[in-house]
Amino acid sequence: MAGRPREFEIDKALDQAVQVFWKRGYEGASLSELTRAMGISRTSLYAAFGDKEGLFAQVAARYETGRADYMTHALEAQTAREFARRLLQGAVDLHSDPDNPHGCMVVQSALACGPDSDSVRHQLGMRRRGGEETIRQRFEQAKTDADLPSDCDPGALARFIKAVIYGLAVQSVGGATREELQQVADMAMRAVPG
Amino acid sequence: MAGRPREFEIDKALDQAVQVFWKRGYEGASLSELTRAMGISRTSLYAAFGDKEGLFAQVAARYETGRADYMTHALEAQTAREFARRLLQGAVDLHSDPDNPHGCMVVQSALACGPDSDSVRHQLGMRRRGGEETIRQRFEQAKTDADLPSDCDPGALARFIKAVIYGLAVQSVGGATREELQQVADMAMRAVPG
DNA sequence: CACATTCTGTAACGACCGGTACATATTCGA
DNA sequence: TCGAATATGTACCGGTCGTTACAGAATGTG
Repeated sequence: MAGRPREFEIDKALDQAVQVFWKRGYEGASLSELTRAMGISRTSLYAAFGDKEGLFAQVAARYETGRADYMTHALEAQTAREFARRLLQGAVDLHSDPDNPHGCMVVQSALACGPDSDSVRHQLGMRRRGGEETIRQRFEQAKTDADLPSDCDPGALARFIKAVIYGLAVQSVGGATREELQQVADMAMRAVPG
Repeated sequence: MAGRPREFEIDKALDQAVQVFWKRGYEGASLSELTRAMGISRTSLYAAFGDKEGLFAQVAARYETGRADYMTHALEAQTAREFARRLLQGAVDLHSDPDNPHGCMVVQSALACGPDSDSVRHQLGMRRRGGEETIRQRFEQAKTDADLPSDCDPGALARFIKAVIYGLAVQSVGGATREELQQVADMAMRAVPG
């Protein structure tokens, strides 16, 4: 049983929603701004995505597998050091692309604001931990391959990389230039063994 | 000409307001939660502090010179490396103190949310640049003192330290333990010459 | 005492928030 | 062709936001 066909494309609408959540964070993105950017009515949004939280879940998934996916390319690196370099460079490139809003959508949404968005923060916390674990495992493997020294703590190194990436996001929001972000990434690489 | 005396202490009220803005960020902190925490009525708040933005300006000043002042102690260090270590350690301690909310009040408020808080973001941007400049000048001096190698870029090093501090704040909000934050700070020190 | 001045509490303002009834339009299967 | 099913547009819900009129209470000065 099929009814009236949808008059917009889900993925195009999600892409527009990504831009809004990226700029505003979860709570800062209002339904009015979202519907305006997506080109659909409130009712269509709720019919297609459930509610604001459901929409954000799909937006977050698209964000991570789309513009903000620097993990895939990094995992193809041969060495741990090159892996780390690609992660940091990916963050620098992400925040330097003039087509993207400043900052990181996940960071913006996880930090702000009220107690309504506890579930969203929790949801993003899961994604964050997953990302850190992927990085840690890559460094763990490098250790068994003797690609990293035996006294190196893969978990600490992974968290350090992530911390720098978060720092890049914050500085990007503050208006840092590409050169400044690049300097931070280069400095961070001095702490990576190899 | 003096009228009816104020029935609360400005500084005590500001301290309570710091806690709320720290937890919620600028936009996430509602007047209702602020007045409840400060123990005063809406009218008294507006009479004493102007409006929400004026209150936040005074709160931000008190935040930087109060709990979040790790700069003063750091500047007393003898070497550039010890200076950097104290900055990072100050951030770790700040985010590990169980009396403080998680994260950094400035970061929380600068990232969120809507277009209403552009002026607050701008105000915080000024403070942030000021802090980075103080760090850079200390490293610059260390360079002339031959305390840092001549090929070291003080601005890049300052921005790197700040980036890591921002990263610590983000990870603190995400629920990182003191040990995890300490590991990040220790890793970052490997990138500091000396 | 009266008066200006300042602070306090009550109660409300318009604007926006996320979310939703409701009727209408458009498709498919029977 | 007729209903079941899905999408759409209008118009609205209760709630919260930051902000403010307004009147009363407490001070100093004359």
